[in-house]
Amino acid sequence: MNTLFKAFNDATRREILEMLKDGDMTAGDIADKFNMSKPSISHHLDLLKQADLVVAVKQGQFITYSLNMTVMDEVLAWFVQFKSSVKKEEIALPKVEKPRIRLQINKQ
Amino acid sequence: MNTLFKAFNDATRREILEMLKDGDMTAGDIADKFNMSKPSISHHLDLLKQADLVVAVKQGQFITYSLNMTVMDEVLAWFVQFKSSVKKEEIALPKVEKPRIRLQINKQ
DNA sequence: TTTTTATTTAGACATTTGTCTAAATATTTA
DNA sequence: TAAATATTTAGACAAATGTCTAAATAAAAA
Repeated sequence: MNTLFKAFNDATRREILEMLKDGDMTAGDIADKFNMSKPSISHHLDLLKQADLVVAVKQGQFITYSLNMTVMDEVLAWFVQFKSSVKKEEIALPKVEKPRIRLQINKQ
Repeated sequence: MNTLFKAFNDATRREILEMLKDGDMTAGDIADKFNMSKPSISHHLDLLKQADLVVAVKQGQFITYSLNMTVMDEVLAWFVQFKSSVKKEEIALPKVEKPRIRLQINKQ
């Protein structure tokens, strides 16, 4: 989980993931979309790869990156599990004194 | 989203969230569960508060922290939305040549 | 009122992170 | 084989982060 949350903790990396939703891209194509050096993007891709969020496939001199939805599902499961295991607090109702006089309305 | 993912990107903070699932706790009680100074825990609580993941209520000299599930739901929605907007790739079927000779089996 | 208790704020410091340029590697083209 | 192209690796550096101790704040107890 640590590596996963680390991967998500950067706007550039989240943008890369969003881009890959529309289809696979080469490292160069990804880098072209950012105002950032290629080595920097390469580093971000490496972190996404370490987190198993993307898969890299070398095709000749190009490297194509694609989403790995399996791991995305794991993160989702983490949050669902978290939610479901939250214990609902007993609502502490304000203590109200018993009325000494009971109003009683009788049907006619 | 940035502040949220930042909040999740630390094991101590995630542990604090897990602890609060079982019920509200004071800052001191939380700190006692960790092998870490109170100011450090206080800082983590501050980041969780900034991300709106927890709510702090002062009661006398104590401060009680509790989960804010609303924001947790937002993160969950982010992932659900992400998943649902992934375009399924057309599976590139390998190109197979048309057979020059068609095998034909006739029913008797 | 003084002391104790609960918590945060301030500031220092080491580690991690994100970015860059230069160089290395690997593949394709001339 | 030499040059061009795609990408990564190495190493430097500034900024962000997590941790600590000491001091400040605020409420409760003596």
